[in-house]
Amino acid sequence: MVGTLRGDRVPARVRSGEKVLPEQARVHNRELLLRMLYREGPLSRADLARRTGLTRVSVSDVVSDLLADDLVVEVGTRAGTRPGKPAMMLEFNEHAYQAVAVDLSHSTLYRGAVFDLGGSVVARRQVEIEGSTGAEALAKVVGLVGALREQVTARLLGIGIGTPGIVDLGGVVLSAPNLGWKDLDLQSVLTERFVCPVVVSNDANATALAERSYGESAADTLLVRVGVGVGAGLLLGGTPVLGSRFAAGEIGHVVVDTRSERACVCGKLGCLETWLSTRRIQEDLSEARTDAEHTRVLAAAGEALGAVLAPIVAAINVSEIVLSGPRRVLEGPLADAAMETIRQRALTEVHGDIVLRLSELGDDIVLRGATAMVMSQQLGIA
Amino acid sequence: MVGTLRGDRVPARVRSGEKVLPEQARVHNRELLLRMLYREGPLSRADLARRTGLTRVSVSDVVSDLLADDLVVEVGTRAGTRPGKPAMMLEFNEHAYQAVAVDLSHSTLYRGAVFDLGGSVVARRQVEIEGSTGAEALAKVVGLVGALREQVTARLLGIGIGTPGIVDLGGVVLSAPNLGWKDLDLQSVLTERFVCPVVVSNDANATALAERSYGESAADTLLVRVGVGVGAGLLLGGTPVLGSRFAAGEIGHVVVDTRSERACVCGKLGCLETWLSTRRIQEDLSEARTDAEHTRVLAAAGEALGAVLAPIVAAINVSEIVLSGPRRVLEGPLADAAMETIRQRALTEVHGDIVLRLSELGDDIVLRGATAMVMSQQLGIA
DNA sequence: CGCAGTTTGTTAGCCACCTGTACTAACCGT
DNA sequence: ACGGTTAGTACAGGTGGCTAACAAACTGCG
Repeated sequence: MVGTLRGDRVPARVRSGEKVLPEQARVHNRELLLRMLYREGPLSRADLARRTGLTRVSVSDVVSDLLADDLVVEVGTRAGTRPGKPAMMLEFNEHAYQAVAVDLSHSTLYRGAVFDLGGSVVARRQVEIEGSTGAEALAKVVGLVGALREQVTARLLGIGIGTPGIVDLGGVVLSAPNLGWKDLDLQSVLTERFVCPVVVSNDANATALAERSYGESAADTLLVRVGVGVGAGLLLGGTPVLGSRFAAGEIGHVVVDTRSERACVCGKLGCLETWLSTRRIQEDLSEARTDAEHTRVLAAAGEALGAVLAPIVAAINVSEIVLSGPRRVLEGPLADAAMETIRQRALTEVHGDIVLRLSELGDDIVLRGATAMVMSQQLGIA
Repeated sequence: MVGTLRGDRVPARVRSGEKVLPEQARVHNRELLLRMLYREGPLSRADLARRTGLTRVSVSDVVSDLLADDLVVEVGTRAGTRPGKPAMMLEFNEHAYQAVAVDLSHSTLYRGAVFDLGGSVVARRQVEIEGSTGAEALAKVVGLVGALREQVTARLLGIGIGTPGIVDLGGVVLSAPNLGWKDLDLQSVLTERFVCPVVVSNDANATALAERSYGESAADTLLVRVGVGVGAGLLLGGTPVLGSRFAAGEIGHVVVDTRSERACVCGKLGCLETWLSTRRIQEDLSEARTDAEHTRVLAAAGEALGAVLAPIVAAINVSEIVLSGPRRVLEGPLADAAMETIRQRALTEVHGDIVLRLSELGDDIVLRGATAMVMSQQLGIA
């Protein structure tokens, strides 16, 4: 059972450089109302009209569509007592649709889950990678999605995949060395196999979107994901920045210190990843004898990160930096050193208060991001 | 005579988070057609219909509006011979409107000009700064705009100001140390005085827009402006990035080398500007005795620039970097060293071919950018 | 020359979408 | 009971784009 959302009658969103029809105004307004209900809790039609500037008539019309699609439910009249006809409150319906989310960013297993639209987990599945790459890896991913597909207990909104590597707008994985993929049209493969909307995106971008949707993150946010490698996801005005070659956020192999002798897998010396990948940090920590040495290792990693982030923060003037990854490693000396380095290297008076914090979303962050991607694409809820 | 563009009947463009009316579809389509005519030369109504996907009927309707506004003119039937009724060619009318542009980024004078919409200079005026700041500087700017206003020989599309410092979306100069301005609502001052649309923007952003409009620059471009200080203008998808505190592009005071002892006016050591401002470069060059030393000074400046740009290039994956400033200084060793440093410090295989080039637009680049800003805001031509 | 084929641009009728006005429904306080 | 207030819904009207159909003006061919 695939969710149809009033059939395929809903027109696509506007892409820049293309014509706009009045129909697309409707799509926009529909998304506007739905987003408002999603984020700002129960509201009446009249509330929506006041907030959007649309007339109550128009709101009623759009809402009747949303009710027909089960995306919104009436939850009784407003509590409390005040003059006038009691308002019928509307609520975003978290249960009518579900999304399948998959996270390919781990080193030993592919994780997946079915989420409802409120972000609750309906089911989980995972599969061991066991060193498989290329077609074998693809088969495992398809198998995982299939297994999750069977656990869906409502209409299926879509499938979201967060993968390491470089992914274009059409869901083609241009390059993912860890998975052994190159120019793999993952979106088409899954769309054809499961006949439903599929969104494929870089894991860091998915993570950034998760922070925006489920966390407290600002519209302009830089998210740094520390794991096997280091990747960043950048949101400007709430929208992911992909870059001209879809490689935005690939900061792991920026050289921090040309005088460094730390060798990187990419062949250069002194890349950010030589300080900041979990593996290298573990190695460095295992050599640390004292607490002071321990702290120094983490601070050095933080300094390296700060050195890379400072010019970025200055150039795009983001107000918030979020770190995602193993909390034990990132928390404390590493985050502190990163922030301190950014302060020392960028002009904070000009760029305003910069907040650097750790993500609170835990291990499911990429899965949540993948869900957010599906919701963003299908419902305009970002 | 202020151009009215069908009176004030034209609705504002869509801001995110707001309702959309069918009227705005019209605005969008109107801008789409105008942009196409502006950039891709003479086209017939049927050509426009084919390219946009709109029907010939709709195109005719919109075009009749554009003709009424004098923004488009019919320039006779298509040359050459082919079957069917000869097409009436339409051309963007460069002469019906003019824009006033002002450049406040120089150290000794304020420059201004009147441009027609084809980018030709109708008149020039300038005023010596003579050390004036604050209210005095503002008076000079108002005087300059007034003098230019009198030179306008067609309908006035608007006034564009490119200024150093930090400018918010509403044209308030939040901070411009060189001019002695703080929280100055320059847009309101000029709108009230001259009763026409006014756009105020950072000079580097204006420059980036000029490169995009008049130069050959890509939709994702990082423009670096070297002058009294160093500032950058960033375009993503053709749209300027302002940042959460409107301070995007303020990279002059990013610390390049913490071990440096080069003192900066900002109080820190080793800022990019200590290598790359024109003043510091001149000082360093005057101490250089041999050609080799000369080259080394320029290369050091280029390396400093490259070190700052590398993380930025990696993070947002821009394909093009444009340098604007004194050609004698930037060309050759400096640009070469910058590019080489970026290559060494960022993973070019992943980020694709990065082009670094010098701007070809000369001294008028900020003025042209200011004109482009006005055209972008009033006509949707970016 | 005449006629078919092609392309352009316009006219006429239709549907989608939002608006303004006016209405009913349902509550409050006096 | 009655005015005042708020919520939601009919109904007519305007705008914007679409399809269908047509007139105008050209080429090419018999």
